[in-house]
Amino acid sequence: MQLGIPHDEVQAFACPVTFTVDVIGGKWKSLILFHLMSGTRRFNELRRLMPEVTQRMLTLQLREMEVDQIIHRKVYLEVPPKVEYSLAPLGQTLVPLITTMREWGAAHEATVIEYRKAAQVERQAEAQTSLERN
Amino acid sequence: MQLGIPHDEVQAFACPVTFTVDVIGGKWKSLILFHLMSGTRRFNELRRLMPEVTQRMLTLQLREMEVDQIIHRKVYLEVPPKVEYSLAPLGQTLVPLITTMREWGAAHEATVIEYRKAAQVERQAEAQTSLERN
DNA sequence: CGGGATCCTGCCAGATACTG
DNA sequence: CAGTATCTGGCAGGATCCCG
Repeated sequence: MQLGIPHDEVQAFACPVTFTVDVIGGKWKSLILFHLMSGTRRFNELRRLMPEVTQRMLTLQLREMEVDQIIHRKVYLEVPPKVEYSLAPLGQTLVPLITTMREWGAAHEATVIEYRKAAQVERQAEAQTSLERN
Repeated sequence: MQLGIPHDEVQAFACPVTFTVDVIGGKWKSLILFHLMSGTRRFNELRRLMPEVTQRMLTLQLREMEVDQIIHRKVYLEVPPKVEYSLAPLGQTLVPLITTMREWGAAHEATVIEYRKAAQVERQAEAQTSLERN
């Protein structure tokens, strides 16, 4: 596999870390995976679990993960339509990763939020003094 | 902390997983962290390790991680200038996560690439038949 | 050497409306 | 119910030039 010059649309990746980011780094993917870890979910069920995600974005991210066979999409041919999403075998292998991410976030969220606020205050003070100089 | 309606620019997050993505989900952040895991790096050293990243993007992502105190930035007041980046204590806590990501990528990259190629071929075939119908 | 400042562009995400 | 289709604006990210 040649690096840097993919011969078609399917990319080559210079580093495994980059590749993993490409697979689960989508804005909502890991959150979707998290919700699928506790069981099969229907489309609107996922919408209710993630109200901030628009329908369109949810669909797109689900499609990408379906292509990567991270998740499985089962369509029931009935009226009204019914579609169930679940973790595919490859998706199961991501469970430890998602779990680690969740634990890290829970443990450090408050701290980082404080860091960000501090940096924000600093920037404002800086803007103030540069105003006073003029 | 109110959800959904942050009272200033510093966001609140509905879920720890989402938050973690926000911290390390930047396009290059986890790759930068990976390179800092093996030791302190200078700016141009990082550029050489990641030629695909533009200077601007490298700077921006480093700044964000500095604000979050994931990494530490040490400036030497000398000519020519010298800046060293290293993992801050909070960044150290991310090492297991990055390692897991790297291992997952290494183990499954080839498989997923194949899945993507297959899906691509499928889409092309589909486009072909829909052409033939007209 | 290690950036900052600017300008520019594409594509991504949101909103809305429609459908099998 | 579980999606597509279309338009649209914003901003992520590239290219380029400048600077201490």
